[in-house]
Amino acid sequence: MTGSISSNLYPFVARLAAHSHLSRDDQHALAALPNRTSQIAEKRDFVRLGEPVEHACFILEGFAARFSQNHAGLRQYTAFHISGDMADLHSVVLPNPTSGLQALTTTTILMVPHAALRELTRTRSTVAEAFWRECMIDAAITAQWVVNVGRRDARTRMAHLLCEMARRYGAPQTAHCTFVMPTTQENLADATGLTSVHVNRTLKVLRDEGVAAIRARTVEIFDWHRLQDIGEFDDAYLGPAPAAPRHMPNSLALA
Amino acid sequence: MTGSISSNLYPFVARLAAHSHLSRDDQHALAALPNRTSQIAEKRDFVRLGEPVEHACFILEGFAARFSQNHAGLRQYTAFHISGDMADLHSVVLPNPTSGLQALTTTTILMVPHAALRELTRTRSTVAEAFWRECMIDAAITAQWVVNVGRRDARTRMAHLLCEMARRYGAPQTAHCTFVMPTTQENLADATGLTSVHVNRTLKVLRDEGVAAIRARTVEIFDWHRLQDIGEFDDAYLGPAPAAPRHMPNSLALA
DNA sequence: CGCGGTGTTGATACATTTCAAAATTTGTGG
DNA sequence: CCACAAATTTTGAAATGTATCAACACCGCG
Repeated sequence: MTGSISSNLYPFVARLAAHSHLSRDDQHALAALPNRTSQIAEKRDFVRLGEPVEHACFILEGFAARFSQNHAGLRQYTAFHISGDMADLHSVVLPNPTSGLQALTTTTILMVPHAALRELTRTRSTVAEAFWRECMIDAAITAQWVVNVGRRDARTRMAHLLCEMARRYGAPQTAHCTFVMPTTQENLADATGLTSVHVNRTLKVLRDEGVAAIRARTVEIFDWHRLQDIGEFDDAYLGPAPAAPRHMPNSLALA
Repeated sequence: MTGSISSNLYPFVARLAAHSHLSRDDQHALAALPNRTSQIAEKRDFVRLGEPVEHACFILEGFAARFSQNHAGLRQYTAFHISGDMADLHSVVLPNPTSGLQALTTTTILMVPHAALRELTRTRSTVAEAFWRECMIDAAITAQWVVNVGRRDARTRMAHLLCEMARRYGAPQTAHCTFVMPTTQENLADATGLTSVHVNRTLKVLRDEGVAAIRARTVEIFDWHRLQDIGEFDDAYLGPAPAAPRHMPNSLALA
């Protein structure tokens, strides 16, 4: 691909460009951001409460969860983050974490210095706006999680979560689809505010109904329409679906 | 007050300045933002799903709630908003609402055109950053609501909510304190994911324990320390407490 | 004075939790 | 490639927190 740029930042530039208009110039400035990658072992927290950070963590590969916990030590996840998510972008404006970030599988993160990000936002208002917008989409998802946990029963909750993750993973929204999601039932419990035992029973119901099943870290949706129905799922809050999620868009290629 | 400026925007400039460093120049630019006020009647929705907006709504006076609803029509609030909150600031970057905004009492809002706000963020990166930061504090609160609804029992949930609102209202964090919060028990139910009947019983428990009571739209906290304890409340996520919440800070006075 | 919205209380039903044990899968070192 | 240990999933029975349904009390307000 003659003239195209290559950078660790690429998936994140693509993500931003999917939601905000960015000039080629903006995109190159983003792709040129200093960064280093880091491997996080399964189950390790890589952002901790009370430990201010000076770089933002993006998820290059793997699966992470944002979490808080109650006094009894029970965790409640407030977000799942997958490849391409700028999980920690908001730390640019709030460097003091109010929730932690944990790798649920071995995860490769990209660490980008706040200083460089802030320099970009200072000089490029369009980039600043794109960052802000990206964070607000995350916030919209969090708000949906409140609804999910607050006003839906276990079956509906699970269905909604599966729908959300299917959409975010870019799984084809066809009647039948499949995607890899490396969560344990305990992780799903911490995301839905249920116990892992009840997650198990709930999954069994969905499986027995022939709607969806999880086997070997793979979600298989047998009947997308019905799952969507059960989960009361409307994907509007997720923003526009990525057109070609895993490939380099033309806008980044230098003609 | 010779030389000081006066503007409907004032409380919001103060709020922003409490969390972000803004030059006097920035503050004046903010205060000069075009705006018009509007009275919203009790129970009216003033931001509705599927109706794109081109101005942001700030709460000048009154009480509002952000909400979504499940398929059965049950509402779940995802935020309460009080005087001084820029309830809708994020609409600048996401003009298509994914949740609604409802006035719970007669509420006076300030409507500020997106165009003007965007013009400010284009020319003043410090203001853009302040807006972004403000939105992220709201998002941190939403994340806490997920934890509240997901991993705490009714009594703990109510206690946490009362603590949060006390702090946000700027009620003195002394053993005994009082603040006006015009919510019905049904509103509290929609915020905590409980039924109004159970909210009633839960409040009775807190009352009988001598911890807190609500009478005539006034929250009375008898034992702040114990309420904080019960609610597992740590106010870090709310950002720095406003120093002198309801008065004009020196930084806005023109020497 | 009566009426609608709100708060209160009781009885019962039910979804989810808790506790416990067994089955299964996954990972690891020999 | 097997054997074993650890983690995860599965299932059952009993306990419990919250919802549901229903009636009544209260209060502000026209």
